[in-house]
Amino acid sequence: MPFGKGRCWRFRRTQAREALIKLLSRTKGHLSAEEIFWELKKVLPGVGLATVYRTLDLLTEIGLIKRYDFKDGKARYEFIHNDNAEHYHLICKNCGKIIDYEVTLEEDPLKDFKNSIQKKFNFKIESSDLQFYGLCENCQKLEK
Amino acid sequence: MPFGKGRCWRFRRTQAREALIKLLSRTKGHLSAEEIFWELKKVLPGVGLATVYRTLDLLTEIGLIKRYDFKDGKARYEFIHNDNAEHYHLICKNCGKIIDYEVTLEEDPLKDFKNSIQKKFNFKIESSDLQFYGLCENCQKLEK
DNA sequence: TTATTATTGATAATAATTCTCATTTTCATT
DNA sequence: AATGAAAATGAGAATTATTATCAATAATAA
Ligand SMILES: [Mn+2]
Ligand SMILES: [Mn+2]
Ligand SMILES: [Zn+2]
Ligand SMILES: [Zn+2]
Repeated sequence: MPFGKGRCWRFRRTQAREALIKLLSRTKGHLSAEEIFWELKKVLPGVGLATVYRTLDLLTEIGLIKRYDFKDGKARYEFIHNDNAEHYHLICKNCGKIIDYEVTLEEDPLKDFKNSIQKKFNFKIESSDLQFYGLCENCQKLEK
Repeated sequence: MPFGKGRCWRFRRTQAREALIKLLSRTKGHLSAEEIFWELKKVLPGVGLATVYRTLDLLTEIGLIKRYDFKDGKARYEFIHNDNAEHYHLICKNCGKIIDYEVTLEEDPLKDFKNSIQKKFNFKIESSDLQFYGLCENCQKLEK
């Protein structure tokens, strides 16, 4: 599924790349490079951390995955399952829980805002990055 | 202005803190910790980098300044001049130019979106973080 | 199969940030 | 103004995520 059969990429189809794509495409959640490294080792024991970083860069560049910064000091990665959607995050400052919120491009709540910006500043938006920080349902209760 | 006269803080009024607040409150732009360090040295030659980091953390916590991540590997800081506004950024991927876009809370384009999230996920938003990446006016021309 | 060359793993290097600790400042109290 | 307790500081070491280096290996086209 990730890359089918036969030649279809401008890059070599290596074990590390295939295993990493498979891993991330099946992962729910937002893993760091090192977490991915240890998971990958289970199926490809000889893999090196540098290769993980390199592959993550590559997959990010070609748009198969996305890199996020949730302000915990390390980058986190997520497979892009739906190319036609925007993907936002709610991050609980208390317990670290991350809630995904995905919407189709058509019903993107930021659509109008983005359009107005493109006009107002003559700025061509290529990607946007939105996180909400706060308290999840559970942690709100514990606050009392 | 930063802190008036007399006791008004739960922290000590030190030279470093006063100088750093003054510096940031007069700075247009988004300086990194090290840039702030060198600027600060001009007026307080003995200051240490660790103190700059510590003070930036403190001022961020108490809400006098805000820390941003523009994906260039270092945190950047900005004085909060208007407490009643949202402050967004457009970042040019080509030349690095950063455009500020500030709106009052009332006319915040994300207001409805935020409200819907608070309801839908029962998530209490404390802060939000939105950046747009793309091409500024100039760099769009150069692309051709 | 072979030649070419991209990719890899190990490890050293980098760089932003944090930590440690002895010394200095601040500030409430004399 | 002098004192003392605690907070804050500066210097530099330590930490940690990420990059760079380079000889060895694996993927591809011929
Ligand atoms: Mn997600
Ligand atoms: Mn700004
Ligand atoms: Zn929570
Ligand atoms: Zn530009």
